[in-house]
Amino acid sequence: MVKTLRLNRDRVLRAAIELADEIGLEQLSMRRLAQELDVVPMALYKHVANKDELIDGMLDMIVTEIDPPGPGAEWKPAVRQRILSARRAMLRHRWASRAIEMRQAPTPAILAYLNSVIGILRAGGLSANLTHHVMHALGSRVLGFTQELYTPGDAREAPDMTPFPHVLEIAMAAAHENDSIVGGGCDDQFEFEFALDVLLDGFERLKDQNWTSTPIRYG
Amino acid sequence: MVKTLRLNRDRVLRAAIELADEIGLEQLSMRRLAQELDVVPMALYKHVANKDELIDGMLDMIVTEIDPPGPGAEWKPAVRQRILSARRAMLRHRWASRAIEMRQAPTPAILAYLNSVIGILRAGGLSANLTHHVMHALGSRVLGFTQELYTPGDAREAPDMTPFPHVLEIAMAAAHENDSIVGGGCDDQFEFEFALDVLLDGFERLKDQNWTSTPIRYG
DNA sequence: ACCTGAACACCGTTCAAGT
DNA sequence: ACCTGAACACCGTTCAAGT
Repeated sequence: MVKTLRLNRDRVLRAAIELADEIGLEQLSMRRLAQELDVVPMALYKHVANKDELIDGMLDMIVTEIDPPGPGAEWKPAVRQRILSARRAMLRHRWASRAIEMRQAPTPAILAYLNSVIGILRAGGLSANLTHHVMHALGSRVLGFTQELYTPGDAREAPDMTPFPHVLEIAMAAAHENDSIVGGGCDDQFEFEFALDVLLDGFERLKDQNWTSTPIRYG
Repeated sequence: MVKTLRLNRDRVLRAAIELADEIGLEQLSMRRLAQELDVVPMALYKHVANKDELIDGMLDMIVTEIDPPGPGAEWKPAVRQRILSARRAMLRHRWASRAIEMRQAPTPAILAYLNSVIGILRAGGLSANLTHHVMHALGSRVLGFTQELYTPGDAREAPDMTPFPHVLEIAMAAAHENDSIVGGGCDDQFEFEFALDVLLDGFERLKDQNWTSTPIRYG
């Protein structure tokens, strides 16, 4: 590999994303990235302050991939569509959700995305109060991912499940349901949309009954 | 500190939990833990296979702190109570949720806990099919935590929010609501229970209408 | 202005050796 | 059986120096 181009922030971030796509976030190190760019580790520090700031920059690029909101639709399909688009971006870069989990403050691009989702909800008639709780309830799901407790596809050496018959039965229910899917695992996309729709339907119901957490005080 | 006791797995795990409670999971290293136990780093490897297995052991201890299920109640309050008890355990050890996020497979104690929650749902009349989707929809929330996108209390140097007016409005809604809370932050416990109840109510509705994801085929 | 080289203060984990 | 010491192959980041 010939060092043709001068280093710059954009080239560093793109190379970092590509590398993370390949080897995963855990394996991504400043030294490995420098090696990939055919440069000494310290050269990177001219363009990113440190590793945390590198990851922030990578995330900002990924989040910018999320489709812009479509033309005027109802709030529920509009939010649904944006979240499913965010999910597609996260699936293109499997390390991104873990990176977001690691960060403590949202990056500017994430703030812009959240701002737009909140805007859709408010324009759809949800009160500021309800919207606030709705955003908390969505949590990371608003960015298209959730924390799964078990990764069912990866049953390399499944532990003995006989002490946990209920878990086994539930796993069986999934396997039976998805004969079509190789390996009989869960349909993650279905599970994601299932939970999302339970939440969105719940929010709609609360909106329709003018739910609020601030009690109205008389007198 | 005098080395009075022989090392054993239990003592290693307890010291590791105590240390993580103090300095956080990020700062916990095999070397630091060894130092705390007044022992050379390699001595630990006689009692835990490696760092991952150490963290698994720590998690198993925390999860065992979760209250056992109370006597025969309706499935909804019973599940709710277990999840809120799990949440209390997680709040006692703030590093635990991050540790669970890092693991790829559930520990035995987590499996046992999940098994018991699934058992409550099944005994309450939810089908295996619905219960499967319900468990996915709960995700990490079943263990009492969720991935928040912003940590609102920690506004040490808040970025300029004028480009994100909707985010600002929502944050204001929270601040206005919680005059009582110092700093005007969100009431995390309220947010957690809000989302949990939206989900549980949604699940109950699906149960009552005999919802299933497997289409019934005629003929 | 941008890149380099050496060094610092750490990691997790191996191996062979001690008691 | 349990603990030790030295070493290996890594980290992120500093600093002073090069061009």
